[in-house]
Amino acid sequence: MSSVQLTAGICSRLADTSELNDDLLDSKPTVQILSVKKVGSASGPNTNDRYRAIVSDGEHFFQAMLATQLNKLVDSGEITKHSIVSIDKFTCNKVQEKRLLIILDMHVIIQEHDKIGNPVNAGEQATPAVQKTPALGAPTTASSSTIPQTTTNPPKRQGSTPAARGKGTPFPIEGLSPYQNHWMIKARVTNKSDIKVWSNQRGEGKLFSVVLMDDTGEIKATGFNAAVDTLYDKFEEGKVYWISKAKVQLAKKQFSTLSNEYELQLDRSTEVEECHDTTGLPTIRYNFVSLGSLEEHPKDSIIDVIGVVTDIASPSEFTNRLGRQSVKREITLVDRSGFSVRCTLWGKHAENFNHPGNPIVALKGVKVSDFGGRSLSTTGAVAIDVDPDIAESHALRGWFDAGGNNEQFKAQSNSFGGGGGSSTFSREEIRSLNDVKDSGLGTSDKPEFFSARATVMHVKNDNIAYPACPTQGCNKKVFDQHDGWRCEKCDRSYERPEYRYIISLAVADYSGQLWLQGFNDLGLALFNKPANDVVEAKDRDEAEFNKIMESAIGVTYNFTCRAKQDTYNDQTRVRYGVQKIIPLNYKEEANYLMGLLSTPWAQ
DNA sequence: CCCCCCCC
Repeated sequence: MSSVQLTAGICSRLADTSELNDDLLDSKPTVQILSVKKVGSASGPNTNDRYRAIVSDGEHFFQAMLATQLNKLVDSGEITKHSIVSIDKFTCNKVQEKRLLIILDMHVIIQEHDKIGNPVNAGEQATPAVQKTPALGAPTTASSSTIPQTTTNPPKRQGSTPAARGKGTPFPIEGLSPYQNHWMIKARVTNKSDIKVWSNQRGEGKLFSVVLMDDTGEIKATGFNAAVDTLYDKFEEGKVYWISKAKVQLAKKQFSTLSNEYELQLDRSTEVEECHDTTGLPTIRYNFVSLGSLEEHPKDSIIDVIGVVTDIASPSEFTNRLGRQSVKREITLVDRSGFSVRCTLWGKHAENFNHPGNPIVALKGVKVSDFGGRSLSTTGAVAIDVDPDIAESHALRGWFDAGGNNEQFKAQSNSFGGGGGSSTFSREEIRSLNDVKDSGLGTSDKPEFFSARATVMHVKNDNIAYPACPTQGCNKKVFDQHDGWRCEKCDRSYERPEYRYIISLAVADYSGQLWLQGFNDLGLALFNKPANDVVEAKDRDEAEFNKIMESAIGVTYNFTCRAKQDTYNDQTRVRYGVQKIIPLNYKEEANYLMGLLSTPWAQ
């Protein structure tokens, strides 16, 4: 059928209990997948699945776990039963003198193939199985009827401190489970929380947590009270440590977004020692998602993104509904998909994000929000890396500096918030204005969105701006009280207001005309100056004001609009709001038309 | 044992 050659004897070699050597680890064996199966877990729907596989060299088979970043190969159907694969990177987890293969990277050589040979279990061949039943009902990562579920053989003791024993092979994080008591991991801290103090009816205390990562996986470690005193200062974000003697327990999923069924509890006896030899430890392992594909990721899912920062807002303080003070800061990211997205940073990440220019930022573990279409929000366990030294980062830098910075980005997050899913401009879905009216768009309960290309015909000039609260983000109308302008929301007065646009404009395309409503962003796009300037001109010089108004007329834009029915004075009508106004980029438009000419129906 | 990640 084909000339593929499985790596002879590899399963026996893996099952052998002698030390792993570099030759073996670098060998990139070719094997056949005999089966691949999701390992169930006890916790709810937010569970992070993991796959167990049986691999074969044609003569023997062997148990393997796939690192979670390989899940997509299985989910997409790329890897299936009997696929022939190359294992590009792996490690082994020694369990009671038997090994469990942990596949860190692999690729498909032949997706569909007949079963090769009649392999027998390499593990059984190598040593007699020592079966030990796990506690009833206890979920385990690597548990199955065929993998012996055992306690780990303790690493050979060469000394009493982790550093002295550090020369041995570290235990892989992926293999940690409550059944393993004697292990020592070598891990990088990718996130360290602030110290949190709590007080509730059951008592009070303090805690902190770190996220630990090696090249097999990541795990959260939490320390309470006394452990905060002994360990908090010891951990530093980005550094690598030998860690042992922490308790492995079931992860409390409500406090964690990591893909690990377990977490560590740090206590008095936990040993932590910084490790300066960081060989083999990746900085952070990412699974980047394109900003253009955010719509495909449901609200509240956790993803990794990388992008160029095009805007960094000032940090702002706010009080949440529980009365707790917090700091947030919004940054805007763009990537080569041509999309932009807004990301909210919280707490110390918000305070510390001071990077001038257009840095590249890699975010591991951000939460997808549906605010304003799609936006992002950091979680407690996020890892933020500015200008990381990784391939994706350099590629983005090159693209951005070579002209990407001049692109017009499609916004995943519109400026007005509350939008539905389709608030991004789509050239393919431009509707004619008459069609929008005739089709009754927006006459249902919920708002409907559409894209349009239209020319400004008229801007109502009688009430173009209102005096607003100058506090960033307030925007509330303020009232002249002679000794100042009062904001009810902020409960204070200001010397002068900040005018903000409130716009009503008529636009037309080939089919007809439509009245659109919009606010400050729309006015800024139309007049290229803040509302204060326009109000000032109107008071000072009517002719200049008229000139400003006229300057907006006759210009064509791409729009994203929101059609929504409302009732005012007993009259129900559909109002059309401008979600986004995009100046035409003629090069882009021409390229699009050129593309159309090469489609089959244009031929 | 013990934490609740927020806003527009």
